[in-house]
Amino acid sequence: MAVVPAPAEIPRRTIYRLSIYQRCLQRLRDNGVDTVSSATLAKAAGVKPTQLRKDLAHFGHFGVRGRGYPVDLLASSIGEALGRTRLQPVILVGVGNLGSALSRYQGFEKEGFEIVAAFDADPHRQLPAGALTRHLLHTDQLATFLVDHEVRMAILAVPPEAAQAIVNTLVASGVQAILNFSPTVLAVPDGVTVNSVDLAAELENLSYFIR
Amino acid sequence: MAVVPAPAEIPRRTIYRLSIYQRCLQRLRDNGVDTVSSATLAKAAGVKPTQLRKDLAHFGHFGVRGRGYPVDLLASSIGEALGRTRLQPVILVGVGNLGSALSRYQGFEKEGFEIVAAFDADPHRQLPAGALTRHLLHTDQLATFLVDHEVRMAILAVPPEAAQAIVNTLVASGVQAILNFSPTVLAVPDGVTVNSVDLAAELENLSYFIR
DNA sequence: AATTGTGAATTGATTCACAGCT
DNA sequence: AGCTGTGAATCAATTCACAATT
Repeated sequence: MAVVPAPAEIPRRTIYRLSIYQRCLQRLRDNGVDTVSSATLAKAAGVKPTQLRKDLAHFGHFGVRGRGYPVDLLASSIGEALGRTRLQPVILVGVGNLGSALSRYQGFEKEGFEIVAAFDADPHRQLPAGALTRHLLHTDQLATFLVDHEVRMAILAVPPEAAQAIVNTLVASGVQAILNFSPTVLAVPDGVTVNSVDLAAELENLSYFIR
Repeated sequence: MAVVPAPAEIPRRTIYRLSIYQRCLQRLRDNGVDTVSSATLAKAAGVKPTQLRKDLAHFGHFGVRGRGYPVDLLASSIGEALGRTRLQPVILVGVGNLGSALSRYQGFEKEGFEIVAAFDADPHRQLPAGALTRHLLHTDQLATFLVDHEVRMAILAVPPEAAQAIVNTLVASGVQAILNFSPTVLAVPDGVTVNSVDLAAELENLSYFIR
């Protein structure tokens, strides 16, 4: 019986926080800081120092006791853990109100994603000025495009009624991760991950906290 | 020693799911359904039936054993638990790329929120066609407006550098809940709730799951 | 002296299993 | 017979406390 090599199962919450640490580290690096303690970084990221250390412990030891973490090394190690070593191509489906804004959102590019094409069911739709991609195609072309370009990620900003059908096409064409802005529950097979951002639910949820 | 009256402390995760149940119930109601079992509603909401029942149990019993939940009653009870009994005024700060899209987002209105005004630091900024509010003011006027109109909620879509300063003004003027789209950690006093939606982090987080 | 890395303790959320209604 | 409501059990995440290291 062989020893299991290490499942490297990092909890989803941790993964999410890693992106946030990453951004803080970038800022530190820009400011010429080269070592940071868990206390300082945790404060910047809005978490407790122990949590930061536990999170990092999931995939290695990068700290120097008595000293702290080398900013550069830590940033690149997190990048690696997240699989963000190279530019990642993404498509955008749905160029309505929200989709148009997303097509121009600089934050994606800054974190290493490239929107390689946008799709819409309406052939009269146009990309807004300042969109980060030039390519606007009809949703009919989704499957062909995805297979040709080996895209693994999609951003979905279509009306809720249309969402599941699009998702089925995406999944059938090899997409493995979907960032979903339609307020619907999507069914996907194992091996495909969906992150849903439900804007109205976020606001509704907040309204509970005003007394 | 008196008995504690009941803290009615509903966990944040539950609150979030309530909004989702709410939407499913609305759809059921539109389809003329008047009773629904926890199994059916849970499926629609993408959770396990026990979880749905536990969630509801936090604030009352609405079900009829052997039968299910009356759709109408349940919807209005959840609405009440969330504090969504009347139209809730909200302001939008930041009318850039993302802010413009949010100013036209129909989903907020549909769930009972009204964007009563938008603010921007740039006096040349214009509201996009189709914006759900007519009022665009300079951020200088934030404090006065908030106090005059007793607004408790704000949507924040400004550049990260500007975010904390705006938040300080919002809090000082009585805002108790903030939906934040700036990729920054915001400091707020107790009694103020922040929900952050970090679009780039959502995408980055997803990229871990493509193998 | 300072700060990491981590087993143990705690807290919190989810799921199970079944008693209790209708 | 069917389905809710819930205490008990399980599972997961967070925090504590401290030994280990530079």
